[in-house]
Amino acid sequence: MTTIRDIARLSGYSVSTVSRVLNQQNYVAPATRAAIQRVIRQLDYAPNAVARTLSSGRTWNVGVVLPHADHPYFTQLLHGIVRAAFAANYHIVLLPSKWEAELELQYLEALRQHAYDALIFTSHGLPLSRLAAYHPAGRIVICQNPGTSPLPAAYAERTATYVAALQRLRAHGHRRVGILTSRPLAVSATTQAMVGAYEQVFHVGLPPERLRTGVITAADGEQAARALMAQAQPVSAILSNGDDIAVGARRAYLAAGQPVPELIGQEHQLSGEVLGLPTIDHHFETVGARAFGLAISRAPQNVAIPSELIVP
Amino acid sequence: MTTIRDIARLSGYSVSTVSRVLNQQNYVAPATRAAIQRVIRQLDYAPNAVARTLSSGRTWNVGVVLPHADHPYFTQLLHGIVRAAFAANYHIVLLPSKWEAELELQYLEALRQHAYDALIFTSHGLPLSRLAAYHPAGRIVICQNPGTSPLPAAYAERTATYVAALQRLRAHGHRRVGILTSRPLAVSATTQAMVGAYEQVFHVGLPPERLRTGVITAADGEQAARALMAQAQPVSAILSNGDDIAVGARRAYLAAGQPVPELIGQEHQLSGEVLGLPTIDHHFETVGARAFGLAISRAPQNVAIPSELIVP
DNA sequence: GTGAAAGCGCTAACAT
DNA sequence: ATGTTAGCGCTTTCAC
Repeated sequence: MTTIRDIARLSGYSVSTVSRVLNQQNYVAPATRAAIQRVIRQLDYAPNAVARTLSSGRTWNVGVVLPHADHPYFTQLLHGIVRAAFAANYHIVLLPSKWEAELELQYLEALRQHAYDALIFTSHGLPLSRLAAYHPAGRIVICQNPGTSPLPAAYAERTATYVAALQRLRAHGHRRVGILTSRPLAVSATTQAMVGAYEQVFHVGLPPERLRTGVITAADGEQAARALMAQAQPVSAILSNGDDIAVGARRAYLAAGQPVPELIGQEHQLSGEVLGLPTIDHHFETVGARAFGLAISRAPQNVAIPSELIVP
Repeated sequence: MTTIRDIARLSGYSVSTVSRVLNQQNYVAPATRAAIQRVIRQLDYAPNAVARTLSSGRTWNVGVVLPHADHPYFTQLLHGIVRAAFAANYHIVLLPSKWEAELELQYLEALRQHAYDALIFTSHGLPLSRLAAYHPAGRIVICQNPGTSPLPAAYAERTATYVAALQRLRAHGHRRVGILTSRPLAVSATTQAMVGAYEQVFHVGLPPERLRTGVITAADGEQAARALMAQAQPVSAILSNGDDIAVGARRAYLAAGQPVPELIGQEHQLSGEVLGLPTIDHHFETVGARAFGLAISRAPQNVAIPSELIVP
């Protein structure tokens, strides 16, 4: 392995002059620069990136914690983050978490160890207070309403749109609405927003059996739909956490020869568009880009991006 | 910032003993270990990851070069890569390229600078020979048939399946088939495989106007379909590089009140399943996982994963 | 078991 | 304009 010292020795100049050449700095005579660059080319030398990072103290890396990548929430968010990171000359490191506390802690430790300049949690299993405890160690951005937590956050403002979606269903005469969501009420702000909106619109609590959680893929949607069909009080409409999932649910009803409930999807996916489903677009790309912006800024700021109900 | 030396000083032991404690090594008296760990906790000390990397020489990072992320080829490949990387305790760094030579070179330089242990090109604009020139500097894996290039490669073996798909169309009586693809014939091995399969099945070259390139999104598919409709010899079937794209094309025909050509999609997407479209599944997740395996192994090996024609 | 010291390869302050 | 040198924070021989 050839180092900066080799270049110095062979060119007859000092390491600092070589370093200046490497970093395009001034105060190097053109002839010197040329001579050094010749040696660099001769030895096929490349400065070690890790050593540079150690000396300079900045990694230009931002870690993005992702529970999984099977949902447009995460993929769109990630795209937004990557786009913004690219523009700012940062690199994105993917950190799969499956919502496991142990993994999340591992990533937080890595932040403490300066493996990343910042961490973005697209979602998290640990309570916000646990995350916030690591905030002094490095910048941590979350992608949901931070509530009273001091963490910087960029997130979709969903409640108003959920209310609008459910009001639409109510206006169409529906009284028994099912809700499909990916994570349990207790841990998910999104689920809480949906259920909260339900209560706001229908003035009663959502019966627990009409909330189907753990629904992530279209196949999950089918299964959830079968569970809803099997109930004594079948639903006449479904608010689903994804167009793909709504399409899965639809398939289950069709397969069972049952009338398909009125569906409202989310994420503005092609599958829903094909069927003319109303959907909710949360503009996650924008949310991601803003989250990245927060990750490399200093101000403890919050950014809420309003969601949008799209009716074909 | 507290360093290993602080811990050494405050605990009364040397840095090397502290280092041994940090790295869970033997030959440390239990009492010593306990004492040191107490100080570590007291000072809230976290060893610097970059310094460790510099000392040890391995980054545990693998860079993944992605032209964009709007196509299932890339997202599925990436998922497979991430899954395998996670299992092997590596991290994935996202490197957006847009097929730009300058960016690709920048990433290759970063490899030379030991910013990554290896680089995976999910696709590339530079000629393979340019990539191969960097191979001595670090492991480079490509995701297409390497031909005579010495680079390790994991890729989908597509030709046989394209032949099968086109034979199906031919058997259905189609003689004028359009092909939608994302990149020009000259630069894309995939496009070449599709066109080559066409020649193999129809025993004539594909008329250039029936090859529509630059088609990436469903909207592109619509536009390409309109171009095909406008031609003197309209096509009666389309082989599309994606179910979503096929769906876009279908929409254009419907909007124009034209009969929809027989469609074959790719990527096994939900949008196609909804419409009962035949599709080609290239098993890109598997390809990605295998590509990662090659990235951290030593043997210069090639892995071809056969594609699969799926008819509902 | 523990410690001293020499790296790892670079940057940057300071000197000339 | 160029050189000397002290870090950056850790790991890893090699002594003892």
